Amino acid sequence: MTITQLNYVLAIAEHKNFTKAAEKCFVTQPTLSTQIQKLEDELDILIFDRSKKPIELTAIGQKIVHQARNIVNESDRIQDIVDQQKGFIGGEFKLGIIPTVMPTLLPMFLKAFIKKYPKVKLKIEEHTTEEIIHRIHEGHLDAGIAATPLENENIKERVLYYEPFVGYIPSDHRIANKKTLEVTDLDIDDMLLLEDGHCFRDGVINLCKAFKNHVDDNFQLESGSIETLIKLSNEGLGMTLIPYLHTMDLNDNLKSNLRHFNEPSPAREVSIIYPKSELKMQIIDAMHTVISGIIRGAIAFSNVNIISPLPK
Amino acid sequence: MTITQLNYVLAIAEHKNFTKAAEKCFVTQPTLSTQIQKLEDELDILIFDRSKKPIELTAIGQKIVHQARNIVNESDRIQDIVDQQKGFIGGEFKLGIIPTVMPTLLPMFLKAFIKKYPKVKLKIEEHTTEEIIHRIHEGHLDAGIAATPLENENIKERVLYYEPFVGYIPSDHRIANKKTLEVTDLDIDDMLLLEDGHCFRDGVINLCKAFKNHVDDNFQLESGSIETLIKLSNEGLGMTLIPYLHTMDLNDNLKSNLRHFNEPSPAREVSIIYPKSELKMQIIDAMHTVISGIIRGAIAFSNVNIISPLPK
DNA sequence: AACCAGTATAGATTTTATTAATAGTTTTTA
DNA sequence: TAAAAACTATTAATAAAATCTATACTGGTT
Repeated sequence: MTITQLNYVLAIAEHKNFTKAAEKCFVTQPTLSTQIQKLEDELDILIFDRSKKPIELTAIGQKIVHQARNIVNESDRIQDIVDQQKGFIGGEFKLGIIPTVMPTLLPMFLKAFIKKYPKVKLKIEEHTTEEIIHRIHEGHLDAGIAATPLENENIKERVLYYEPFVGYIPSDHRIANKKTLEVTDLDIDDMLLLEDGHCFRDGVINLCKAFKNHVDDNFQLESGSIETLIKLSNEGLGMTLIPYLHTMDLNDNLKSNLRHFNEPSPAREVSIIYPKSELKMQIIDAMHTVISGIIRGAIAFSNVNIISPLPK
Repeated sequence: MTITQLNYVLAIAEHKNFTKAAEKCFVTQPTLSTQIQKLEDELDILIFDRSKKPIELTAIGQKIVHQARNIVNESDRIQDIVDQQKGFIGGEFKLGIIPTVMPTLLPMFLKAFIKKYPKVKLKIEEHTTEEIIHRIHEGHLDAGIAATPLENENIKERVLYYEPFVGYIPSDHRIANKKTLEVTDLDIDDMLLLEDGHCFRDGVINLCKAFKNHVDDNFQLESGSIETLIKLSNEGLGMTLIPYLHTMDLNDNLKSNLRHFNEPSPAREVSIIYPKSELKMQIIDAMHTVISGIIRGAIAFSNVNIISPLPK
């Protein structure tokens, strides 16, 4: 049994296809066929059920894949230990970011980060919080940026910043004449929300629930991006809430519809999250430093009320 | 980096000598030299400081050895997973046993066990409960036999038997004329105990505390083995308590000094303990069956009062 | 029946691991 | 302090393995 063979097993388990897995591993398909056969012979079991199309894992194959992932992850950590010792900050780093953070945070820190750490090959993917956690677990992501706290025992969190919610209230709305908002001004029933799966949606629902015992689940409308929310709001479909960093990109017309909350403003906690194994910890440290340094100039609220991003 | 190379690293780290490590690995010394050099080149670090005699680990070498041990342990588990799936009962099995159980239990079950499961290579080590838990955690032991309940969230327990405490009271002792004992007859201040670290000591202390609010910590004497306790007791230094199985080995002279408790007799719970991962579960099952079958013939008490083995 | 999307197999080639023999060091012994 | 002993490193040959190209096979589709 070799680490290489285990990597092949993982690639095939992921792609359910020898040919595609071979490409990902930068070898030919016969190499995978023979190496998997060797491993199966050595253990005297079948890992894959080739009679199914696409290929499936056998019962024991699933257990072996799980253990193989452990072994491969632990092996990767050797290089990490060496990098840490040398103070080297580089190598591939796969980061997942939630959709409501991506468009505002990424342009702010990306340039500074790759300039400061040119040897890090950043691969950034947009995913929901749930997907990020899952991919961190599977070893497909090294870290993620998401709203916290997550209360997940296998994930560590390091707070990057607190981002207040800002109300967007079109001029014909019932509370358009208020200069500042109270949480109690909110009514979930005339509020536009992101579609299911976005934690920002769950955060807003939690906020409304905090002072209203019952909240119906029949919201007026749901959208996939905050830009759309604003447009829909302008069409008179209700008010909405926007994370603070998004408000900075609005043109002056739209900005006049913004209403800040009185302190303590409701806010979300945005953190870099990573597996307990603390793999690539130097890069995570570096990213934390760069991002929180940049944000410190952009967000200056001292007194916030953190809203949980978890549903229910 | 290969698993083989990591095994070589571990062997050299253990023996501090390439030549001896090579023998243990069943290869020649140049094989180790070249493979270690390859690994060191690949990582671009030195694992061993060859200028010292005997050879020493570098600072980073120590970290790498630690991680290598993880990887090798995790790799070995692949075979365990396969064995488990096949219901195969065999392979190496490392069992820790506490000192107060070792001399009585081991002779009773060892012969029967190796006869029934000849393919299991048993390696038995004597350790305190604390050491057993630690070694199970580190992967150095597959299971242990200790007094329970341990209330350790990472350890599972399976009760083997309940072993009553029996009083050993020399003829000149103040309660020597009693035919049977009550718990209230005990006085921690004239009782001989095992030295610190033995859970049997903590069990007895708990028993005495159960009906006496305060117990001083200045006991008269402490010893490392139950045989010594009996001899000291005969010298007039106090009474003592002995686990039931130990009483069966005493000669008739000494047996006359034994006093059983009235039911429910205080007793310790002896269990096989193992990690939550449930590795080598087939062997643990087998051992549980053999031991509890054998003990059923030796201990026939129905009504016992279980004493916790935990200190304080 | 021909085709397609896969995986398996064969034989050649390259790479890697291992060995025996021996050189080079450092420490121990006489 | 010279000789011996105890180690590790190096070299060159050999054995073992991983990988490649080319192609055969297999089970579904058209």
